[in-house]
Amino acid sequence: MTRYWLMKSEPTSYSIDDLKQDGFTLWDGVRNYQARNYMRDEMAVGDLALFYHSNAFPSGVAGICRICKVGIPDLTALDPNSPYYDKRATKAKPIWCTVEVEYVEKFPYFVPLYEIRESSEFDGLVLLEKGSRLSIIPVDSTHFEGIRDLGHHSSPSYSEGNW
DNA sequence: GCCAACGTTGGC
DNA sequence: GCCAACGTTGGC
Repeated sequence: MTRYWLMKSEPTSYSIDDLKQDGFTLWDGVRNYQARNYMRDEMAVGDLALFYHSNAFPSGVAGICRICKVGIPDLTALDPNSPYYDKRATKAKPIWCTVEVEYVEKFPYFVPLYEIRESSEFDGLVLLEKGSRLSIIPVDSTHFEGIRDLGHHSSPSYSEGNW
């Protein structure tokens, strides 16, 4: 069964346009146990994820990617020169793991966070919970499809291709 | 840049 | 195991 996720990235470091250009990317650098556990224990190949731009102007969902490989050790934890270096990590026990995702689509219409907030359709979405900082978030299929619909249809302040 | 909310660390 | 201090996230 396909599951649905939301994955946050700061577009200044890696955006949906970067993923579109690369085709696929390793989602490494996650250093939160709950997010790691989702990736390690619950993500499966074929799962779909909303690609979320955080710390953006505005923040919101930019498109969709698909999980194409799971159970990958995050080797950036072993690299002293990496910002994601973790001195406790070893080759035998890298501690952190990651997944590979592939580009599916960039939405014709960017879906800003404030727009998601406005609709009662998205009540219960973990992203909207106060203080929710988790970078990997499970999303139910209804919410996933609702956001995808918004991304495919006109929204008040964003025109096609102009964001 | 501000600040609220959270997660992690480390002394005890 | 408690909890204060600290660092980070992320919206604004």
